[in-house]
Amino acid sequence: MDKVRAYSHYTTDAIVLLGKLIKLARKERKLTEQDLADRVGISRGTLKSIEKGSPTCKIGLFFEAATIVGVELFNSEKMSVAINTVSDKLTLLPKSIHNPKKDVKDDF
Amino acid sequence: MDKVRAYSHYTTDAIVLLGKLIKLARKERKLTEQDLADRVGISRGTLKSIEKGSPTCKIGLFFEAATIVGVELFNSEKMSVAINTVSDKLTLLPKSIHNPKKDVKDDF
DNA sequence: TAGGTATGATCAATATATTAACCATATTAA
DNA sequence: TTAATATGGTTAATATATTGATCATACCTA
Repeated sequence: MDKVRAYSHYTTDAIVLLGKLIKLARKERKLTEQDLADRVGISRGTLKSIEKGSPTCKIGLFFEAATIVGVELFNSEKMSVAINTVSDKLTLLPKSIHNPKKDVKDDF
Repeated sequence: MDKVRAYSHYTTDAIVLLGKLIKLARKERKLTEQDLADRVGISRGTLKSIEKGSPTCKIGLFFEAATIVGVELFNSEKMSVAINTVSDKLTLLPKSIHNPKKDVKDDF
């Protein structure tokens, strides 16, 4: 009953890259898999999935592992400003989106 | 029963920012929550968790939603090169890390 | 305005990620 | 070399994310 999910090539590559960056940074810091897993607070098996680039792992665990070994996805100094900027932009947009009807049935 | 997990401030902010970027891009493209959820192949509830910045969602779903609305975390053109570069660096490092001491240097 | 939608929220049922415990092999340091 | 340890791979049991359904409210647009 495995639900087969299709990920885009970009998504797959991005996660694989992130996993490899984590693995590389871990080794450069001379941490074993168990060392890093302990610091993140996860099992070694989950860390292996992360470093392998599994798309089914929780994003929080991915990012936490990355953070601990020093891999940054966003500029840490600009982040809180960015959050506010995006929040401001959101308030300027309509709260709900109303699309014109798309699926028009054939006449019968 | 609930395992309380501690996420760093950076991790929390990074995921919240990513969620907001997705929400903003979705609205700019005039897609409803249901529209985007359908395209990603997930429920509306899960998409709401993503846009809210929940660290417990699968990273694959996060990235796929981001990709569909045009939010890029890595430069898509440089990504395959980056994967190879990192892979090459990994082969140059020791395959396993042996820690002589428990005191590991973390300078970050 | 009014009518049709989008959003926000909750909940039980289900799907599945995560864990811990193994084992085998490979690798490093002494 | 040899001993100690890291890595790679399984497995069943458990924890929890995801779903779909439902309801209420807010919102856009004709």
